[in-house]
Amino acid sequence: MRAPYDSDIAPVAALLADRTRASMLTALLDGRPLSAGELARTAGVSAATASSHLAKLLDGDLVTVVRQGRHRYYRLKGAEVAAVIEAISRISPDVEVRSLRQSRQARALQEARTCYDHLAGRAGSALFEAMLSRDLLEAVDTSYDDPANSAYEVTDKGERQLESIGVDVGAVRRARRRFAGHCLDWTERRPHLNGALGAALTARMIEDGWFERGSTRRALFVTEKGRGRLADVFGCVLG
Amino acid sequence: MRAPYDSDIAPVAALLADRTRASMLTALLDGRPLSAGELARTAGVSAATASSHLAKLLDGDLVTVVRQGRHRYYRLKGAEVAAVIEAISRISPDVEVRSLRQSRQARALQEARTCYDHLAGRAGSALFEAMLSRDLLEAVDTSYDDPANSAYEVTDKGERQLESIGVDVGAVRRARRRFAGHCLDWTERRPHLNGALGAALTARMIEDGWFERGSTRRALFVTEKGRGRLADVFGCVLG
DNA sequence: TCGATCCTTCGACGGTCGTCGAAGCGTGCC
DNA sequence: GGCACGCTTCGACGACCGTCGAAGGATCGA
Repeated sequence: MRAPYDSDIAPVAALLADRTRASMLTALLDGRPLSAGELARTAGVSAATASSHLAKLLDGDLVTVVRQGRHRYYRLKGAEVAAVIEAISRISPDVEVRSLRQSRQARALQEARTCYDHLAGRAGSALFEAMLSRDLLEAVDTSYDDPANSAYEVTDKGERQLESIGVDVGAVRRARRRFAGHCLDWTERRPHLNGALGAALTARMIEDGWFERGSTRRALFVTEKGRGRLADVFGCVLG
Repeated sequence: MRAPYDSDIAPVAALLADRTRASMLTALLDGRPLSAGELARTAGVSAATASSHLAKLLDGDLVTVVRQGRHRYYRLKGAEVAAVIEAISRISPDVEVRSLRQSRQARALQEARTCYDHLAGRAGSALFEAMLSRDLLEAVDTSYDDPANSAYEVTDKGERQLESIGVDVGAVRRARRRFAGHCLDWTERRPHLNGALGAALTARMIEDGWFERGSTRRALFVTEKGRGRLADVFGCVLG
């Protein structure tokens, strides 16, 4: 075991000590890989500046990168990095809120949001766990550490349940896309469902009024109907 | 509840981003209040420099200070601050070790060390907990949040046990000094026994060969005998 | 009252770092 | 092949920050 005596925390802290880098890192907290350009826009700096910062974060082992065509997608390096950000958040003053709306939206983003085209946030994690524990879904590939390779199948019971709310599982299966896997959300520290199934289920729930879209891109609000249906159909009770 | 989205971690991180300040903070991790001068020597800077850093740490709410005569004693502000330091330590590279000896000593300091004149470190916490759970010691004042006001009494059973290993509890009681309280160690996140009783017990254990003093001031090593006696007498088993 | 000790404030120096525009490199699209 | 796009590198500017010595304030002991 290693004690704090053994390590020099200053270099890592220095990486977090800049507003631009800090906002990039917090943007990565929900596990979604973001491109250098997206991170630059999020932080409000030029591409050149962003690139310099990302090089430092890479060098300091706080993020990883994968190249995909012209894009470079960055992610937090691991749960320990997320833990640091969260620990510091706990003793940091609230950010300047320009409007009450902004803080309400931040809170809403925690509750439910989209991750690309599927449900994330607390609701996403809760639903995913409920589906697993009720045997509506089962893991096929158990390489849990690499979300990119995760794979799930719908059980017979799950298929009946999904069809009952209007999800055409057969059609989802025929989609030219990964059927079902999971994303890991660093803030929730819990996974949520993605892939064609995650997208179809999410689309259906929004269509049926379980969730409503907020004013910012990824925000979702659980409706009263949604709260009830989630509990009834999936045994998923939101805090 | 507050999400990381809401706070700006950069200012706090900036406070940790300097080697001098970082070493001051880690020096405070074991809960012992240290004076500005001691912190300056620990960090290897002038008094002027240390003063400037401590002002910043105070302003950033990472430490608190109490004046005592000409001295100013600093402490970490709370467990959340300690948690941040430890979280960053976990992803920080080991400090340059000039010798193997140095790293062995750091490890040893974790296991057992003195805090002023009484036992601290893992052994100190474990012994304290064992004494409480075996009803050798009981809390008198339960204001757990303020260690300075904590107070304990020895039970009859405890007194017999202590006398059996050669601690003169009567003499300890007559000492012009607080009888027994606890210190909070941020690294252990657990308290250990201090006061006249803590000092007398520690002195007796060292005298009787349960512990041996290391080469640096506060280092203690548990001997084989000590390991056995701690288990036999106090039911205290060290990991 | 005087000197010693502990600590802070002040001022100045030097180094580090964040920022951007311009230019260069690689990739994908038509 | 040529253009558009995403990203990185380079160079330069400016600001911030850690450092110390010297001087000043506060406290204690004699």
